[in-house]
Amino acid sequence: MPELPEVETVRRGLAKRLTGQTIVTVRLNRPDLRFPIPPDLPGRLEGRTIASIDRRAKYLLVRFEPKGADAPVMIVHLGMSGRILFDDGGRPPDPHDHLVFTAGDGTRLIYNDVRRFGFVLLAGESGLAAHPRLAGLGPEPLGDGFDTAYLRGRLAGRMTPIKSALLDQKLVAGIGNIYACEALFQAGVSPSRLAAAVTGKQAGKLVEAVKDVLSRAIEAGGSSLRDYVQTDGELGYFQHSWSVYGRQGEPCPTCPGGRACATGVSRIVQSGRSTFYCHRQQR
DNA sequence: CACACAACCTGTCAGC
DNA sequence: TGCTGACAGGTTGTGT
Repeated sequence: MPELPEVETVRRGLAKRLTGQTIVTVRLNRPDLRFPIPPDLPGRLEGRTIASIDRRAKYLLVRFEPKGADAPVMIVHLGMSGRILFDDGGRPPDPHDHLVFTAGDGTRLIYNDVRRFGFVLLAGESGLAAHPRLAGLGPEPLGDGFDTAYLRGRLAGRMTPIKSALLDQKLVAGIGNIYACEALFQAGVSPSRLAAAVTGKQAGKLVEAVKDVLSRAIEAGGSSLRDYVQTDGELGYFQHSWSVYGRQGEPCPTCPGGRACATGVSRIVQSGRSTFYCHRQQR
């Protein structure tokens, strides 16, 4: 599920219910995720009270009381298939429930990840910015640091397709495959255009489209693939707003007459990942 | 340094 | 029904 809008949706659900809660017990069922869960994680978090739950790019950052330079920060990444779920009792055992927290009010919080591309790590507050997973991340796409001048500067000289550049987390952090496709469509920019060949006008449209698509997706509670549900059990519904992603062969939503493109939405593979676009409206 | 691609792991679906 | 191959929201490591 997880690009920036999905992670932000999860963050909001967690923050609402867990801020101020104390972690009573932590059960580590399976540590071998993308990176191993630190064996001392339960011991370091049990008895701690959650101060805040924040987000950086696609990472969740769970902070604890008392705040300070040596306070622990739990870094959570959901990979491709990670979920965070509340269990108020009655959840049947699942082999993919890798980490289970029990809060002071009895709430159980479960980190579930079928493919185990995600990970859960611990850092210290003072070393967070330099942490290997976070250092080098580009600006937040919804922040002021991501503007036309910045994007133009970073695209200059790059001989990779603009689609691949948007997925580069060092350039801008949080865009994934779905929202890269959607933003390029909304901006009218071909995913195959070389980054260096993106005009200033197009860069401006791209910045605007990225911010707009991500903002609308967050408002919709993210996109739900398969049976994915948010922490509160609700389904995100932005997948119904996709213009091109997953719509190979369907008519473009905004081509005049619906079927103006003979082929409809096209699918190509770039850097090993599917790209969906309209060859008529994206140049 | 920049770029393309394989690898990581499990599940699902289409086609035969 | 069972098998095979393609594909899936991401990131990292390797090779050119």
